[in-house]
Amino acid sequence: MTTGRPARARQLTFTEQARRAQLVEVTIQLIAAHGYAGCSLQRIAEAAGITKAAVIYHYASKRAVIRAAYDTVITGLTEHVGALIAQAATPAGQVDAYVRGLIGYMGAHPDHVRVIVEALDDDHDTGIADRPGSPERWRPLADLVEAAKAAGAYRATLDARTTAIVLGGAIDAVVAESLTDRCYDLRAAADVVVDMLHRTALPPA
Amino acid sequence: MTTGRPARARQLTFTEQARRAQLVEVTIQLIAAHGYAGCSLQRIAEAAGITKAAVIYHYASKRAVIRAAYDTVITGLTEHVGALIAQAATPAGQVDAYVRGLIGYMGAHPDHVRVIVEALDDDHDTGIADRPGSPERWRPLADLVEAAKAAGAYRATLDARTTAIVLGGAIDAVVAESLTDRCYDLRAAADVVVDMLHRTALPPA
DNA sequence: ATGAACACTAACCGCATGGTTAGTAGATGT
DNA sequence: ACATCTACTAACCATGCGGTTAGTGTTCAT
Repeated sequence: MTTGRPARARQLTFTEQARRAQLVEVTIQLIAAHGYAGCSLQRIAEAAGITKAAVIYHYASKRAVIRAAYDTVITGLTEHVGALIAQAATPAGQVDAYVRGLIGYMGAHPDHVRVIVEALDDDHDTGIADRPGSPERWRPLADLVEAAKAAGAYRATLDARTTAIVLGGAIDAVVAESLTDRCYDLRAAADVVVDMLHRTALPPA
Repeated sequence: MTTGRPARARQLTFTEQARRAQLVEVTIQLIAAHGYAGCSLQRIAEAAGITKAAVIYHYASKRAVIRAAYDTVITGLTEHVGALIAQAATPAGQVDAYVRGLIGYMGAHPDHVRVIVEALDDDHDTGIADRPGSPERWRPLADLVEAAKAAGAYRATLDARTTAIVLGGAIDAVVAESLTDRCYDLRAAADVVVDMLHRTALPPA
């Protein structure tokens, strides 16, 4: 609960930037390997080749380090998915892009997966708190689904919220599977999920 | 590492049975409320109104307590789902029963949900290990899907494994949602999931 | 040459953890 | 009556935790 170095603004040294980036990196690796629970200050420090005190010199607390790692991951994810959605021409295409974007990103950055999924319920002592996680993480997708419905691309009887929740769960599940079985074909799985979406959402023809 | 009381067989005292049942009960509550991480020996003890040493008198280790709690939950779940599946007439009906059974049980026993889902990745230090969890939890459902395919109830192009994984993820997601929003209509969600299954799995007509 | 800022280390603090040990009150069997 | 077993408690132990403190070597502007 003390300094933590540049409490406000103050542009960072080159060294500081490098260290922070390194700490974020090793923290992501650590969480990927041992989960949030197994990610102690000690371990972060020795993974970076410095002491605990040095870590706390750069970040005010362990929570701050983890927070930084989490933010890095989330930023990467949202940018990737956002870009894909922006490219989509139709509302229904945006939903597809969301699904493929999420699965694609997770497949490409397996280390980031655990950081995200474990943040959804572990929190409490890691203190992420502001996360878009738990309560309404289905919101963005549900909005996309709603838009596609409004555009007449989906049948009117479709429940946007539950569809979004189910889709989200399906995405998590295939990604998790690819984590335990590196041979699992994520691209094919994404096709299956999108196909399922089309079969259930599109109007009878 | 030491005794832990009746290491082998030895029928249990009435008192012992009652205590063990109580310990399992409070442990489930504790995990539901604070997760595996927040479930210390101390907390278990004081929730049961005894000392740490008394807990260890009944169970060899904290791991053993958690293990017992986990086993209790899993047993309840499998029995419930198993009974429903046994009642189903057709292979496709068994798949529906599995889906509705899981969602129904989780909805009826919200305290048990966290015990199960958090066991899937938290493990490591709780030492559940033998759990049917991570690697192939989709197996049973995939077998059911495969059987329905073989019976001609599902289209031949359906990928049983990915279908099972996606279905499992969808189930987890709607159950998780009902945990954060107690007003969420789980029965309706189960209908949506089953409907989605039918639309994607059944042959064109 | 001097003083300040930077980037760190070694040692320490208090606390919570899982688990052990010695002892004990009460029931039960002989 | 005495011994045994049951079901516990109070006190303790080592370990690992997040975090603090005092000090140190290096760099750099003046």
